[in-house]
Amino acid sequence: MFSKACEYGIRATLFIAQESKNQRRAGLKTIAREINSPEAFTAKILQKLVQKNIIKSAKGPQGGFFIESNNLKIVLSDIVRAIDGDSIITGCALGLEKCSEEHPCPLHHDFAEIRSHLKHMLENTTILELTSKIDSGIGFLKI
Amino acid sequence: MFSKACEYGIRATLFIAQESKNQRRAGLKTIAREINSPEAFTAKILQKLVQKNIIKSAKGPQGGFFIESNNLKIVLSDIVRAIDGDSIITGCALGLEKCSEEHPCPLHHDFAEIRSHLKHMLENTTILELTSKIDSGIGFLKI
DNA sequence: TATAAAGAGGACAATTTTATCTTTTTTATT
DNA sequence: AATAAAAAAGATAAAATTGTCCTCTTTATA
Repeated sequence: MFSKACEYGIRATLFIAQESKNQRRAGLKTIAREINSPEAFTAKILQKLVQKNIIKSAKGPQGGFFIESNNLKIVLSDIVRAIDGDSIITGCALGLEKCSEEHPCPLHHDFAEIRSHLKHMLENTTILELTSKIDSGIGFLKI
Repeated sequence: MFSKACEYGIRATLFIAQESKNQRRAGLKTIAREINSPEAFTAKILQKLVQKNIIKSAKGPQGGFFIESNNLKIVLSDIVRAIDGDSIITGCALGLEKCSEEHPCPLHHDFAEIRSHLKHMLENTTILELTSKIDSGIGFLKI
């Protein structure tokens, strides 16, 4: 479904959001440990999320990654789009380049439904919601 | 969503099914041309589908790939499972190894819905249905 | 102001996926 | 029986993804 990079990216963002809610910055080491991801690879992904303005970073001692409170309303699709692009939402299930309403693959209509369901979910699920699931113990970020 | 191999596999199977409905065998060259896929790679995929008893093959002159009429009721999930395994249906959206009802990732419940929708579709869409879309000109296999 | 702690960036390496090429096996047809 | 057409099988290659390592830059703090 999502690439590994995207999976790590979402998990990392959720962890960072959680810390940010408590006015803490999250360092790379901690993040990788807490979401159980490869450290150096995670660094690359976080770099990209910073470039795309999903998260912020601070260098130097006491630095780390964080999310400004007015950005906690970002939704899953923001992260997915930043890392995987939007092929998951717009791409043809059978890989046709020009699949459309006018020139559909045989799966087009069946898939349109599922994709629109997925799209709706990704665009309406905020990371804030998700972190509160973690807070209340009904959602985990590792293992 | 699906791997390239799976996309080609579904498209190839649909083309073969179409030909089989007309009592024709489909050769590799024709298949690759008609679904616009790389020939040698497609051969590997067809090989796997033969091994998994999704399609049949015949060697020698007049040989090719075909589907026996009692097998035209196979569904999309048969093909997907044969090529991609069932990670798309059972795997965790965030890549957690032990994501479950008891130990869910924060996306688990939102995704369960989408996955069950997808599963239902894949398990209830026969290739016969899909080929009839192609026959009636409301579904294409290339470009 | 020196130091050390952090992220940024670039180069490289491993793995997986996608793709090709060559040889072998099977089999219909002559 | 010989031939040629076709798939099967194995080896190899290219590309993409995943992952690591090393150096550079920034910055808080002693």
